[in-house]
Amino acid sequence: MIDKQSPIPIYHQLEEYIKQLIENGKLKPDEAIPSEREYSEQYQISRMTVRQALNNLVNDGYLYRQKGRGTFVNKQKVEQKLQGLTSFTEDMKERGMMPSSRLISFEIIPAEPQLARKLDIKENTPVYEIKRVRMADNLPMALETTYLPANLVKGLTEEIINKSLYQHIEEKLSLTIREATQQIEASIAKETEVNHLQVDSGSPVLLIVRTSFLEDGTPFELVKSAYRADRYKFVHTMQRAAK
Amino acid sequence: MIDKQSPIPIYHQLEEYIKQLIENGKLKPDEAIPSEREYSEQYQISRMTVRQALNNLVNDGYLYRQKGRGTFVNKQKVEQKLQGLTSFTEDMKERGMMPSSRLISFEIIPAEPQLARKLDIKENTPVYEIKRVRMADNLPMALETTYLPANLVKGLTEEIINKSLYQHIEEKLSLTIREATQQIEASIAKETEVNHLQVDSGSPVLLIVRTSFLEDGTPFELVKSAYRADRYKFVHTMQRAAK
DNA sequence: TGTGTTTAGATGTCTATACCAGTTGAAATA
DNA sequence: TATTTCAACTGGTATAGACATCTAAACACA
Repeated sequence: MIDKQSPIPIYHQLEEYIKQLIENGKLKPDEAIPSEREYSEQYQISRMTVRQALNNLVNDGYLYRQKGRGTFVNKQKVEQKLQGLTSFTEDMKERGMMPSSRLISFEIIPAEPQLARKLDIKENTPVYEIKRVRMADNLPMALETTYLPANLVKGLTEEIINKSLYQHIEEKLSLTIREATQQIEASIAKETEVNHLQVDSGSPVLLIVRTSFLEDGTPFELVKSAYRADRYKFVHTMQRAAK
Repeated sequence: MIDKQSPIPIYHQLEEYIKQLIENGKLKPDEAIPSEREYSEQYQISRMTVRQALNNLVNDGYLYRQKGRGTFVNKQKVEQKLQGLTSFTEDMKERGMMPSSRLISFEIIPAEPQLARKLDIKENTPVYEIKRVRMADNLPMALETTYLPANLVKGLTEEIINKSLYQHIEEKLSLTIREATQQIEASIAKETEVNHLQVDSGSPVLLIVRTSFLEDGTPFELVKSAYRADRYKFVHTMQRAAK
């Protein structure tokens, strides 16, 4: 279980070991794990090393401590950090619905000043503009416009868009999106939205503007969406850094 | 600077001291701070104690380390990670506005089934219900209702609420909120919202429902807010987990 | 000039020990 | 029987020292 000769730090080995037990369900929520001194004796490692492993797991939200009582397994899972960073497709699948799209327009346009600023490119640099109605279980859910700098994503075709834009980006172009900023606001559906989303005029919509960045911080895409408020709730989980 | 006789742990004193230097701008981004051994010798404390302080600051995002080189000050991003997890007060200050509140009602009520489920308590368990109009620069911004299990937060008074509920919770009751889930949706202002927020009927509002959890995963509070869509944008940054 | 090599100093890992401060349950006491 | 006391746990804080690993600059050599 613990290999002292391994180049992998002992605390990290213990960390992974306990993490596995939790993820396998062998350690259940609110169950106490062995005490620091027990780990220390069982594996013949110092208590401070055990503490280093446990501290990391506490920071990651796997465990919580209670002075005088012990260390316990936490309930929630750590995942879901990318909620909202995923594509519409993944988002809908997650919600158990069948996603689909209807392409409204697809063209290359010169970037307007505001767009150029957000994508950190020069004015009038060519960008792809993709307008789609996004549907879930064949019901209109959102009206979405995506802007991609043409130099970053060459040779985009209607076919690729209809298949899976994200898959193309990640697998074929091997680009990884690392970070995204979202702005969320409420509004009343405008005329195009009323038409494409098939809602009454005066209906509320949730506007989401997302800017994604690559590993090196380059802005990669800007997506503006208008969601039908009666069908869509945006959910996300945040963790506070440990004190 | 460091008082060994103080009941406050040394590592925590050092932590606060360095944090201050960063927030005052006396330590600038990407600047190296003194080495662990320097701190250790200067204040006559052990290196491990220094490391405990620095590790906490690294976890909180104030510092970053480079093996073989040193420990450096991070760019001020810490706030952003808790965006949406912070209180209305902090949120507005962050946006450069002056927050204030007007208490509408404050009472203890028995938890209804739905609320009881969300706070993971039994039906009819007493909970505090606090209704407030939240203002920024003296303009109504949101209508907010907070529910707190009475057994977790004993002895709440109007005075405490008007001063700083969060400060009371964190400092006096020494409870730490570790995680929160938010649901965000768009809607049209209802009558009470129209009245309290001073908007026209038919105006869009952003509804945010937040559930906060303590370190051990216990649900701690439920906050329902209706924000004026014309004044409030919800912004958040997400990072994708490394693959 | 350019390329290895040494070296000082940084963080990273780990040990062994000590005492403090909550928690709990069993033993001693009223 | 009911209560109090206390010992044996728990995690929290702190020390001192050892060796590993990495970085960057100084140095030596071809």
